[in-house]
Amino acid sequence: MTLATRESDPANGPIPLPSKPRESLVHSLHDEVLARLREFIVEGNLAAGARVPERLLCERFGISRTPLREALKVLASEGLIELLPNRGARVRRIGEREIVELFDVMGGLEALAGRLACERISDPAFAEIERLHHEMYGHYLRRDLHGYFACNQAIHDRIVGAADNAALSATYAGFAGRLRRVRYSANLDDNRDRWGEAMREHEEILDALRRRAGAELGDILFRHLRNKRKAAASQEAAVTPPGEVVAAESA
Amino acid sequence: MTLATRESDPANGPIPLPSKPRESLVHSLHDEVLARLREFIVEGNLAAGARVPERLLCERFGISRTPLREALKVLASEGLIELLPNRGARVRRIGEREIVELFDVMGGLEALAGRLACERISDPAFAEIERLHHEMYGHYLRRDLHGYFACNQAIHDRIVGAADNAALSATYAGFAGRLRRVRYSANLDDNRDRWGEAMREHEEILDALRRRAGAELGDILFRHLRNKRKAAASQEAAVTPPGEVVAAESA
DNA sequence: TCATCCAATTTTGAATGCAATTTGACGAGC
DNA sequence: GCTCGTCAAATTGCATTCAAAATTGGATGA
Repeated sequence: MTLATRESDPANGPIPLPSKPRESLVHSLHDEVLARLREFIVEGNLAAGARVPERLLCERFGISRTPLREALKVLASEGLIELLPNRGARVRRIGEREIVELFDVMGGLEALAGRLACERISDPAFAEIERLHHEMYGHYLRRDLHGYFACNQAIHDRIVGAADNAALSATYAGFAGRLRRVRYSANLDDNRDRWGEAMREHEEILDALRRRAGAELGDILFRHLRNKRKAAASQEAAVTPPGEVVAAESA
Repeated sequence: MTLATRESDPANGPIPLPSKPRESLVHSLHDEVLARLREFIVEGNLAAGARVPERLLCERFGISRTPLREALKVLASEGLIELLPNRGARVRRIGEREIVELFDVMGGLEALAGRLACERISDPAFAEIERLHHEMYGHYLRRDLHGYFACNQAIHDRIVGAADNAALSATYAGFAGRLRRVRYSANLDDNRDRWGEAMREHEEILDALRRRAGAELGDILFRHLRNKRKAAASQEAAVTPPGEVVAAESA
């Protein structure tokens, strides 16, 4: 307390830090910046392959380059951006090949989650998933895509949560974030066959989970993700002519 | 078109930029520090729960605090250390619970690798794994623990490699690194039953891989890791009295 | 007209500096 | 004797600064 405390100066103001709550429970400025920057990129505010303008983002976030660059290193380790030596950061371009890879890993993680969930899930937690399943079915019948997606994601999240494995949850969330960037417009509305198939797969999922058949559920979940990927890929192929690349990097 | 082509200059020297620089070979100081620091921690040079002394490491690596702190953020995101606001970095203490979690995730990743490997593995790659398997069997018969471990790890690495999925390989390597820190002395020499069981499981693994039975191989691999974890846990329990914790953090 | 070269500007990577917080210790008070 | 409050030293987090590399723009020459 003996140090000159500036908080008595009301007109301090060079860096107002408006929205940041003082000393929120545990997180520092770095985490704040990291989360915001990740959100910023995942949301698609930066084109794939585009340079990440340090100075601009510094001004936008009201910070200096040091914490921003720290966040960039972390995002690079997460695979969201890539750091070219002496050439700055770019938003990683995700190719077709990598999308397939990410889907497969997601499938493996969900398979694991399903297996673990069968070992640990409580009856109330299962009942909640069952409820979500029926709600989702209602959305399916009504062709309510938005509600369907919400329930669908909630179910998968509950399964991962029921696995009760922090390392799995964190890894799953990381891959989900990486995949969220790709706009795989799995527009089920244009693909009624796939929608019905997905719904049937979810029936199998619920059934296996009810029977606590771990290995079986894992297998179903992996194939479920595989089919989802294939549907997304065909959709993508239908929308995007082959070979078309949004060139944002000349070299 | 207007790109300045420097390749006409024969005596350019330091970085000729011949054609297209693949970013993988170019490493900055940051990556160097990151790799060295990770190695430093994984190798166990810092006690679990101990503070990570910034200034000391700066002198040790001959760098300033900025790149070191960047590396610390990345290692924290990898789960090797934890960052307490205003209280610095500590080596993460891995509890019994987390070891179980990590083993399960490893099991899930290996199961995925096995499944994918069945889809993609070439005959020569399988033959190589088969060769390693027989070599490992020889080590088993001779009770050569070191050789056995080497072959064992080589086999698992080959399976992951055969999956041909960069995202999977990177994630697998990350978890392997986190687990390498824990000295689960699965000393098979004191646990002949487990050793024989592991050998039989590897027979099953090879058999399923030969038949390209993906789902089955995934199941075997997951259970293989589960059994390995259980053996390690019982071993740990036999060595460490229950409740004993190497307290390195007073708080 | 076009490609090549060179200097100025911008941008990146790392070091240093500074305020704020924590840590540890000493002494006053109960 | 023990607890609590105050203070100095060390540490942390972030901003600023500095050197080096890349990019840009114009000048030069074929």
